[in-house]
Amino acid sequence: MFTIKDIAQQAGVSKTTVSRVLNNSGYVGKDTRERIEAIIQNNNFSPSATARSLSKRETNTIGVMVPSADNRFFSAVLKGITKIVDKYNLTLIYCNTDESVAKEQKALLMLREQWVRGLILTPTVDYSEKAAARHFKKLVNDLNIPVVIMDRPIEYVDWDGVFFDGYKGSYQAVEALIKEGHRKIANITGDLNIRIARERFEGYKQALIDHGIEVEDKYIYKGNFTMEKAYQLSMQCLSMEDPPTAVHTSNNDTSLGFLKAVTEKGLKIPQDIAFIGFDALDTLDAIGVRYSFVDRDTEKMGITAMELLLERIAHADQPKREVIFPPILVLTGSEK
Amino acid sequence: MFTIKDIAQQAGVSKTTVSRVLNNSGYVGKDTRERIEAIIQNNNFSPSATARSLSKRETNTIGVMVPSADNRFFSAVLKGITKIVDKYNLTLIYCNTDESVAKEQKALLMLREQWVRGLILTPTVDYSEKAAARHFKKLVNDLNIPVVIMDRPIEYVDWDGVFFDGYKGSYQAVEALIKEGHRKIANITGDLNIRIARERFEGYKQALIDHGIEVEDKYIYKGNFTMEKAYQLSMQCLSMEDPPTAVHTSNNDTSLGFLKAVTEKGLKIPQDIAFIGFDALDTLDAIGVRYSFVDRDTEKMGITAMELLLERIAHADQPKREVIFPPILVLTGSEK
DNA sequence: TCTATAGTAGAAATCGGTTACATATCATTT
DNA sequence: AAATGATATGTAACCGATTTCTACTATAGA
Repeated sequence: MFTIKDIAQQAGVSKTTVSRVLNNSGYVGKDTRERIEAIIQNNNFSPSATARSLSKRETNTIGVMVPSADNRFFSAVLKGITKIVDKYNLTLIYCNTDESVAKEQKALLMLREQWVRGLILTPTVDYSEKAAARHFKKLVNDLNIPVVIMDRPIEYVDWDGVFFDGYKGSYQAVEALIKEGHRKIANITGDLNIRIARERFEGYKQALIDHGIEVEDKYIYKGNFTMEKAYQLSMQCLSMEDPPTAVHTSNNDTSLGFLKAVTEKGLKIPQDIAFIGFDALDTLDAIGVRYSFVDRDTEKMGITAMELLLERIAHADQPKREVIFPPILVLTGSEK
Repeated sequence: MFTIKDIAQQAGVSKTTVSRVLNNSGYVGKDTRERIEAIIQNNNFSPSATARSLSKRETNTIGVMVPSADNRFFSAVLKGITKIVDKYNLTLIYCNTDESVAKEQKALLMLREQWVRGLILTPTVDYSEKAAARHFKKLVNDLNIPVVIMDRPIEYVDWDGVFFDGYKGSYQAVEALIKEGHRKIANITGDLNIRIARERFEGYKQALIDHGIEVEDKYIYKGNFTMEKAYQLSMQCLSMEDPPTAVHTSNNDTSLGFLKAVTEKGLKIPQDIAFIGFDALDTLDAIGVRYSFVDRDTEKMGITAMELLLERIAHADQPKREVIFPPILVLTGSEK
């Protein structure tokens, strides 16, 4: 391995001087600098980040933990994150927890050993169970580094966070349906043990209540954010007596499940049933399928998370901050 | 920072012994081990990967460079990669080059400083330009570590690679159209300066030739893999005199562009025009849109790349290997 | 002429681990 | 009783950088 020691020898100077050239710090004579730079060039020298980190007791590495590598939401968030990482010449360590608590714990230990300077993470579940929550919080706090939570809030922690206002999203979606004259509006929910699912569900209910419409159990289909479950529930929903005239779903997968059921039933949107989904499904737009939905600026969420993180790294003592992204209701006609 | 030195002091032993406990190596007395383990527990000790790497002159880190963070293909590949990374307790450094040569170069330098043990990369372009190609190869070779190329081949290098047989994919797609009786078959290509685009285009032509059908320029639409361009070309294609009765596209975005044009023209697939695309478009399936296409096992491609990389790390001297994934023709009726 | 200071450079400690080598004890074998 | 090998532990060098001192020279200002 070619090190600054070798450079120093070849140039007839000390390691200190080479270090000064490398970091553009302190005084170095013009000719000395040039001599050293030439040697660096010729030998294709690249300083060791490992050695530097040890010496400085600090890395330039940021960790990111997502619960699902191939989910479009997190891909977009990741893209935003890489933009800022790139801008500040940081290194990004990527972990996919695959919605598994065990993998999440393993990843946290790894990130700790790696001395990451900060971490953006989306918890695998929302830890409604107390013991699990305590353990998770301890693990994260043990990292002793700035943390930004993404998308899935955790209660009673003082980490910064970037979230989405799902309550308002669903509220607005349902309100839009009501404005179109619908009163029998069904909701395919996510797992109501999870806070973001509850919030969206609350938005649905409150919109009905605020417009004087009774919240009826028969129009509430409690799912789990998966397409399969949403499909099953949607099939039931579309077959019931006194069916709804409009449906609202809770994320991209539930939207897909619903669309699948609609297709299978041979129904048309919005002629047979009105629909406002949740999350973008980009292919649909291209092929001219009307699909109204609650959108969010995912890439921006990633950018914001990184910005919060960097600011927190710079100012450890500033008060906790949460950025809550507003919903963007995209109406394309499926809500009529 | 709590280090093995502190542990050694508290336990009244040397750092060496602590290191032995940490690594489960050499002999350590039972009571000594327990004493040390207790101290580790109590103080929540976590060894520094940085220090270890420096001392061993080797990290457990793998680099991955993708040209587009939010492309579904690379998301799926990434998922496969994380599976193996996870299995072997490695650390993954993620770089998004965003199809930019400059970012790619920057990323390579960074990965070098980080001492990554191996690298999976998809080049930003295929470097048909000689000088750029030479520079890129030099940069990668300077890393002096195992490299696996993903999806976009580069000529005259001895890095391992994982590719997709796009020639056969397009060949089979066009052949399927011919079998349905089509003889006027158009092709929306990618950028023919890029090898994978050329290969697919060759597959299209050869299938026609092998079935005694003339390759006609008027049915060849040279695009650039983007949806926008494919859309424009498709609009032209659908408006021409003596239009084709079937179309084949070259990747996910060209497929989308074509579908958009079809929708805009108010045409129906396959009644008005037959179609076999390239790459999966998952939403379509859910909503019951018939979309036949050339598929590939993307996640498996990521897994294979990691496996090749690990084997290469273990056996630096083994001969160069390329794994070429076969196409999977998915026919759902749009080709009729 | 003397002193302050800017410019240039090196010696040596340090970061937190690993590792080659040395040493000591003890049980077993011959 | 001596030799051997397994077990247990320590010493000190080392990895490749950074950083704190220290020291020397040249020049400017008093």
